[in-house]
Amino acid sequence: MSPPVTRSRLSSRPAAKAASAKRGSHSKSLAAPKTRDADRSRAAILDAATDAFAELGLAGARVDEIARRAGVNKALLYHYFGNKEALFVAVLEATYARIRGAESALDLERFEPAEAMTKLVDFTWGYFQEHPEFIHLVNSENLHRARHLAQSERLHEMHHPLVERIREILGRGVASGVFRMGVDPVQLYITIASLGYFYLSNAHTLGVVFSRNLLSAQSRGARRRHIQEVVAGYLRPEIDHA
Amino acid sequence: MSPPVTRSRLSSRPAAKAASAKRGSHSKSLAAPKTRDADRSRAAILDAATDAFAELGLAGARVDEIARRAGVNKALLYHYFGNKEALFVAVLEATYARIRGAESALDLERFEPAEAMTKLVDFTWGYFQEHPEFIHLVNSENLHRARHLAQSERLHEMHHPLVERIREILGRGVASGVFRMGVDPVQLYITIASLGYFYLSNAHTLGVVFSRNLLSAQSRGARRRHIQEVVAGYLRPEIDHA
Amino acid sequence: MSPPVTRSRLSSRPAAKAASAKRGSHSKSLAAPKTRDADRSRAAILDAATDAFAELGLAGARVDEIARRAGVNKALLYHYFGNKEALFVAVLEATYARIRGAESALDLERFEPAEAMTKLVDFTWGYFQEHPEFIHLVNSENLHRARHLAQSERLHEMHHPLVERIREILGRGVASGVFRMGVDPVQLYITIASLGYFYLSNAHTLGVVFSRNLLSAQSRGARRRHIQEVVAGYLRPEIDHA
Amino acid sequence: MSPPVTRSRLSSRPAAKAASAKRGSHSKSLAAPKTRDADRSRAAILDAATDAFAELGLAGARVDEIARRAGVNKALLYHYFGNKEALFVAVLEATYARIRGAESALDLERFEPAEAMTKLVDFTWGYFQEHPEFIHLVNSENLHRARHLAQSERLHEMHHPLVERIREILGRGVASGVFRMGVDPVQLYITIASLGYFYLSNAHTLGVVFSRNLLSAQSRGARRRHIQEVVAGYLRPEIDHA
DNA sequence: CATGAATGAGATTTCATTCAT
DNA sequence: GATGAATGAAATCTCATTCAT
Repeated sequence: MSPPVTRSRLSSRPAAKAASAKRGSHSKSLAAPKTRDADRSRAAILDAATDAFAELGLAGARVDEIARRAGVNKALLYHYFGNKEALFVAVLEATYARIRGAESALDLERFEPAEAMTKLVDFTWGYFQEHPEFIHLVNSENLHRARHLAQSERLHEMHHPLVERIREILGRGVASGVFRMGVDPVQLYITIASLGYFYLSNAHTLGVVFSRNLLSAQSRGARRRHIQEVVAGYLRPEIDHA
Repeated sequence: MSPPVTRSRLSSRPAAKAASAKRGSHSKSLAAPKTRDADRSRAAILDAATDAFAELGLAGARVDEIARRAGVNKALLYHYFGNKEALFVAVLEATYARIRGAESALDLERFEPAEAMTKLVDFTWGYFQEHPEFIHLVNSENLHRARHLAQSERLHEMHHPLVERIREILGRGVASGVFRMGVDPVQLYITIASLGYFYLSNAHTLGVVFSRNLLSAQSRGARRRHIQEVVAGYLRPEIDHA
Repeated sequence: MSPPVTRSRLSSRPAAKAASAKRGSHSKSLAAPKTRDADRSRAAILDAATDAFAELGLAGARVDEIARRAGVNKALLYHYFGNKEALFVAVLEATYARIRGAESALDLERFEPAEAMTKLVDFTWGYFQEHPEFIHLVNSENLHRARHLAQSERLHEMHHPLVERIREILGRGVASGVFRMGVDPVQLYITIASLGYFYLSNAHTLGVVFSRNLLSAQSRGARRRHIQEVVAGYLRPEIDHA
Repeated sequence: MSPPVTRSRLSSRPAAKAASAKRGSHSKSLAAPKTRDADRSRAAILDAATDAFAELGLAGARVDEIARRAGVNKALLYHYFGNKEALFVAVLEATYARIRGAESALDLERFEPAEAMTKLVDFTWGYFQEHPEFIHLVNSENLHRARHLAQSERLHEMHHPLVERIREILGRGVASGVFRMGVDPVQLYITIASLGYFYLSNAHTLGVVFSRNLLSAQSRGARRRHIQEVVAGYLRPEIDHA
């Protein structure tokens, strides 16, 4: 397993440009050649911006560099997105949409409560590992007190199903006696996220502080097991002293 | 209880001016406007820089503004610290020194294992709440992959005692049968930190995402209890199936 | 004849604006105020920089002033040249290219050895007089130990023909008995340059030291004759004592 | 023979500080301890300034660095010399005084004309080699059009004897038939200076331009011989066509 | 749709000089 | 005579953004 963080390429999203073979003198579809180019440019910009903002934050990223990486002119970037902050908002929305989409695909309802929970924990940890850009972008946005996220209206609806899904699993687990009672699903989700997110997000400082390489394959494996144990340990019902 | 994060004043560190009682009794004017006291100026700059970097990050903070807030000339800032990045390093060092100093003062050795652990969890949660600048600065530094922290040599030694203290508590707890065996102290500390740090650090985005005010006094109280439960739940020994 | 050194305008290079006839015949407005012509802007910057560096040296010249004189924004200057030093390198290269270009145009091969030498000496003296910016720039660069010139790769090839031309003249002169034998062409060129360059370069201090105006038309005429005599006197073959 | 130009130490003037053996707890002479310290500080500043201005020019040298090298406080430098330009003037005066002093010590009157001339040429070449700071400072001053030198009143009188000495040698040489007639002593002195000064002053650019190391011991020896030949060749009387 | 040219405002940093003791 | 602290002004350089085509 290779380390998930690489300098030159932070994200593992589907590359926007790879698909277009330098577009020959004629576009493939005669129906909508203009639109396809426009979409492609937009996507390329968004992609480059995601990388740049993740790497350097909102203040640190350079519009010049984003345009260069996207292979388009700066003016076009402004044409499509208005300004740097609006571009950042677009990047955030797309980023959240991706994680929630992947989560939905888990179909947790099909599994027993304990297994469903294990799967959720693994997915979350795995996603954070494979998507360092998610962590970096969310950190950046927190530095700005979620000022940009607050502008998005699609977000609430995006997250409602997640909470409901967890609530449902917890309910089934309590009913079958494998989970303790009274667990708040939001609280639990935050905890699940915490245990992986903080570790990865702060791996660099923690690594220096504790003189350990926290990103080696071995360290990450140990962390995965630890997280599963913490969640499972917490969810165990209290011992019955009858 | 008021929310701990305010825009104009992020930190609650001891004010720099107070610290300077070193000038002997023969200090001429009691209300000297132009300072001419190197220590005081240095401290004022460090203080202002801590606020600014915490609020806006390394890239976002402005040297001009830091000097203004410190009440000194920009040139003096450069005279003392060399450049913006070196100032950031100085801020980080001082910030870590403060939290580790406060931690040492807990004297956890005096308490029973369970109580010591509760105290450590409470301290950590409490410190993060009262010191949003710590969280923001560490986040910023992680954005830079701990590049600046790596330059500091005093850090390792600063953190060694922390790990040893936790290891000792765990050992006593296992011996007296109240803790499970085989817990890695570093892993556990990261978990304790995670549960509070992530919640506070990401309170803004999480608040938008889950449409909840996570920083209300009530929410924070609930989180405190949840964290204690998670840690305690995890540390509980396995049920004896005899 | 007016003194060749004037404060406001050191160079007599072909003005940048004149050079831009490249924009096709369909150039809309004849007196476009905002240029939008990259070549013209580049040339204007180079031109202004040549003046400024010649007048004040690398350290003394001001980027602000160069941009102002070129009629462009500072940012554009940085866009084209990167930084002040790189601009200085570009100025040096262009400056050497001009003198070597003018020299080539002499076609010394067409003349008898003695006449060719007289022409070369006159050209050199004349060029130094008419191009005080050459002297000033080269002096500046020597102050920097040719650090910038060493970065240029085009220089060697630029100077090879010069040496070969002198060697050829010397050869012919020895063959026809008008020049002494064993003269090193590089050594001779340095001497020819010395006699004029030093006089003009140091005219100000020498003028003060010897209480003479060395830049009057009369003084300059006298120096020209002196230089011709020195070179001719040196090249005379040894007296044959047969 | 060691190379005359070294980066760390440009001048070979008597070091100001070497003489003072760290000045023990008691100054040597009880009579004027204060004065001696003052002189020492002044000399140290002048010395450091000479190095700095020679290395970097007036604009390039830093007052901070001069004070540091002199081992004194910046304020003291200002106390003694007023400002940077005045310090530069003081450096120039001292520099010219040194070369004229050394020249006077030659006692050229004692020698036959041809030998006296050879000695003068050798001295000039030798002095320039051993005192690169002289060349650099004079170049800097020429960049400023002798603005500072013009402020010094002691200069004219300093140089009058030099011209008279050369005139006297020339006169004797013409009388004894070894020199040509009608040579202007000022013109000749400038030529003698040119041939060495330009070579050394421009050694860096010429070295790059001609791809030769002009500062090797061998190159410098060749130049010395060439200069003697040029001067001697020029001074030879015209061939008698009787 | 797309671009290269150009810019204004403001960022960090430098440096000669003065102040207070 | 000497110093460390402090500064104002100005330098180089950056960067988000707009213009003209």
